Amino acid sequence: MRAIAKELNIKAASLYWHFSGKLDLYGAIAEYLCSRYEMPEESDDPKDYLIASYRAYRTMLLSTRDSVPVLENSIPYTPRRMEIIRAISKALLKMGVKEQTLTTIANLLNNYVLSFVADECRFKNTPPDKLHEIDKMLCPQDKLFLSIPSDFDEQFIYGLQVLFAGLEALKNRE
Amino acid sequence: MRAIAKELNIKAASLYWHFSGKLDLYGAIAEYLCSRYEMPEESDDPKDYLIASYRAYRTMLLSTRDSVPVLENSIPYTPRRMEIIRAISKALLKMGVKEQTLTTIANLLNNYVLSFVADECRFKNTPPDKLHEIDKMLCPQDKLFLSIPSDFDEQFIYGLQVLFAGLEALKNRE
DNA sequence: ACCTGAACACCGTTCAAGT
DNA sequence: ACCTGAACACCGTTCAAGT
Repeated sequence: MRAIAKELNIKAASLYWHFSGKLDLYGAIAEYLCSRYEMPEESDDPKDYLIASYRAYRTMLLSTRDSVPVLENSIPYTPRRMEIIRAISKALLKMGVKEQTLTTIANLLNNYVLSFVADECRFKNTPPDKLHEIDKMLCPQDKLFLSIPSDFDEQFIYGLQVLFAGLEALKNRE
Repeated sequence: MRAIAKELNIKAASLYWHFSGKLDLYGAIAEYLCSRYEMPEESDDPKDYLIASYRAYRTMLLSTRDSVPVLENSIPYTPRRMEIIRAISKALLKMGVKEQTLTTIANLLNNYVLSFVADECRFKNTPPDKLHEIDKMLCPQDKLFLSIPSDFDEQFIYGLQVLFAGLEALKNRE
């Protein structure tokens, strides 16, 4: 609060006239971030639409420091965020996701992106000498299990493909 | 730190003789929690083994308050946690997961469980009157998109099934 | 309507000093 | 070897008082 206030050339106490508290401010920041992120154009294939959406979501998250905790700790019932939730939900239903599992699946996908970006940022913010130190510590066998992704874009898309392949497989199973 | 010290009838400053800092303490707690969680017995079917593992993981997480942030913010290079990572990784390889995507997939699954339990705890800790207030605020259409899971166990398993169906589908695709 | 200074109750952490 | 008191530099938040 003090840091944000400083940036605005006011005092932290003044922020409490505009926002009820830190989480309320988070909510406003999250809404702003979501208003800047471009939804892809409607597509006949809901899967293509969703994959494009989640790619844009990740790009938005990567564009702003600490966006993940802000999104994670804010309440999503703001206009722009609800718009996104509706668009995603409709596409999921169109893909064959059942109503009873809609929230679970939407949360799963949302959490995938947030967790992926959180891990990505954590890695990118780890100093190289620290990484080297860890590398020295691990035995050869374990290095395979804890290797660092070389291409985050590629790995992100691969994870998405796994998730959508799962949704399609369960749809066809009945 | 002060709260933990109080529980031990010492002062917070004393903890710094035993641990280098808060995250170091988190690491020790995480290792302890993981040592209490029983790995399922080896199975011929790696998928059964993995599903049993992640169910036990969730049970462990639910058994202790704030376990999710402790696991999320600690470094996993401790003996018991490495044991678990090795067992999970081996089962994933046996399932047909490729070496290049192993870390991505293992992280995806780990993040799924952590995020699911985090959401579950958030909901369970939301007072009923607050939930009712939100319910009143939403329009009927949106309620479908933001419904609360009635059975967390069932939804957790469903999410796992989606993930494993995706892994199997991508394996068969080549 | 909007901002401030001063305070409150909290953090994690350090360190000289104790035993 | 293990613990402590006192301090440091931080938090988010409140509120009477200013303009």
